[in-house]
Order: sequence, then C-alpha cells, then structure tokens
Amino acid sequence: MKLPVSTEWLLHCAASLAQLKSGDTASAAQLAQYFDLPAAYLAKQLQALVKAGVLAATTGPRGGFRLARPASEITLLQLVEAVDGASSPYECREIRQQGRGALPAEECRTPCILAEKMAEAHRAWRRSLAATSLADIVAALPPSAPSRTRLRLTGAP
Amino acid sequence: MKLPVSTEWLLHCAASLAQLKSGDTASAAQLAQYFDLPAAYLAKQLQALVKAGVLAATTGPRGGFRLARPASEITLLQLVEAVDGASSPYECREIRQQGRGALPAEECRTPCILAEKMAEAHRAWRRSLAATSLADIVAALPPSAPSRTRLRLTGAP
DNA sequence: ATTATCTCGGACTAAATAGATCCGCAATGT
DNA sequence: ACATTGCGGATCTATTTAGTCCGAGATAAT
Repeated sequence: MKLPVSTEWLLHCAASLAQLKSGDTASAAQLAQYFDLPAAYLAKQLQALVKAGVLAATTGPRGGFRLARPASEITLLQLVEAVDGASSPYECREIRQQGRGALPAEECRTPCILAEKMAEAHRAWRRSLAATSLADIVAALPPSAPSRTRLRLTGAP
Repeated sequence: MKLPVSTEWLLHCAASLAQLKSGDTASAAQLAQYFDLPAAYLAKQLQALVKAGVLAATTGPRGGFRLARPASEITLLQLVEAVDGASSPYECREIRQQGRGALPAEECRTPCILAEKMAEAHRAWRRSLAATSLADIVAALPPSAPSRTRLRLTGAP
C-alpha cells in the first residue's frame, strides 16, 4: 500500500499555489524548478489535478496553473484522490463464495464482515484527510512564507 | 494505494483458522482448496504471517498452520501489516528543502505539516483496524459457521 | 493580422514492483 | 525409511509507476 511519490509533489505544489495572489498562476516549469522535480512528469500529474477539478490551467505565455476554488474549499483528500484515484485499497473479491468452502448465495446477502471492517478503516482515513483544507495548511506556515513563495516561485512579490 | 490481493486471502484464512479447535491445523493446500486460490503463492504469503508471529506452523504429515495466539489477541491490523508491511503509504522526502524554493534547515526543525497530516490519517486507519480482533470476526458469523468450516476445511467435525 | 513563443495535453518508452510458479532442503510423524 | 508438510531461494511474467517527447492551442508583441 503505497502512494505515488508524486503525491508529495502535488501537495506541496497545491500549497504553493494557495499562497499566490488570487488569479496569479505558476507554470509547470516554475513549480518543477521550485522543488527540483522532473518537469515533464510533474506536468503530467498536474493535469490529473485539472481533470479532477481542483486546479485550473491556462495555456499560452504567462499561463500556468492556479487553484480552481478558494483554498478553504480544497481538502487534502481531494488532492490525494485526484492523483491516486478514489478506490479503496482493499478490494473484496468475494472469495467466500469460491472453492470447497463456498457459502450459499443465500448467506451472502449481507456484505462480508472483513470487507466491512476494511472499508470502515478506509472511511476513517478519508475522514481524517477531508478534515484539513489547503487554507489550514497555509495558515500553519510562518507568516513570512507567502511573500517569499511568490517571490521565489513566480518572481512577483 | 492498493493492498495486495493476497490481503483478502490471508484475512479469510486467518478467520478460518480461528474457527478450528484449539491446536488443530490446516495445511496451505487445504486452505488453497477451500478458497480456490493458487496454492504456491498462498503458501508463500502464509509464511509472511508466520514470520510476523501471528501464525505458527508445524511441518510433517498432519502439520499445517494454526493461530499463534488466541483469536482475541490478533487484530486485523496485525494481519494486514504482516502481509503488506507496516510502512506508511505516504513517504515524506523533504522536497521543501530542495530546489529554488528550498527552506533553510533552520525552518525545518518542525516536521512538514503535510507529512504530519498524512501520518495522522494513517494513524486513524491503523487505529480502526486495531479495534477489531479475529474473535470479533468469528463472533459476527452465524453460529453454524465454525462446525461447517471444520468439516469442509480439515474434514474434522 | 501574423508570427514567434510559451503553455498545456496526450502519446510513447523504460524501470520497478506485484503476482505467480517451481524446485530443493529440512523437519516431522507414521 | 517414507510420505507429507513448511521454508527459502531463483525465476518468470504482467501490471503499475516513473519518466520523456512532441504536437495542438493560446497569448502577446510586432
């Protein structure tokens, strides 16, 4: 059970975008340079966030990425599931209905208890991530961070 | 973020072993037949549970696997982490200290907030799984299950 | 309006990991 | 002694992840 390494990249990228002035953008190349990441691969992952609707992209000179919504309305869960997918890590394939020990379909009207417990754990994980927004992250940074980020990321103070 | 398919196998195998009479064993071949699973691969995964200390194995004829401890002292978390490893799905590589936007080491004395939040979610997941034991699982089964499992799995009533 | 340039966007390739199998060895009970 | 079972290693394949490349489209200066 492993999240892609790009998860960290995108969380930090999104947090950085949240520190820009509203309407301002940063290009994939700028973000890649800012964190020293492979630019092409980062660009690909940023597209996933666009498709998921948490980022908006504008093409052409002076274009780039920005948050699609206020930072307070973007949760860590939305970011993580945008890059990794929203499916549960545990997939019940109903092996209780297979093989020599197969249960009659009649006893399988209620979902498998093991699958239930695993799903419950996943819900706890999602709930925890959904409780934090990008605005919370930015608020926890030192007050000097946003202006420095703007300067070093886009070159604008 | 995906758990191996063998996770489901081992959870069900452990639950089945929990229904045997104390001291009784089931072989890898019996378990594979019981759920219609690839025997060789299942055997390999069962070894992981032995190494993790939740199962005990005896070789030789009439040998096989049994629970290493009472079912009430084996949690779903222990089983899942035995097969998948106990490492967190999110790995912080401190990219905040790399590239053009690198923070001075002085500002990185406190751990990255994003890593903290991800770790917190993982703790919530682990806590949820640790709250359920194999005994809880067996108790939720219909009362007729244990004797049927014993019959169909090992051939003993 | 045109052109030069900068951006995203999707197609494509390579490396890593999971899934699965097989064989020989050690141990145990009949 | 022999059949049965777990254990560990070597091997092979397939899927996923990581990473690169080039083209379509939009913008801004000329």
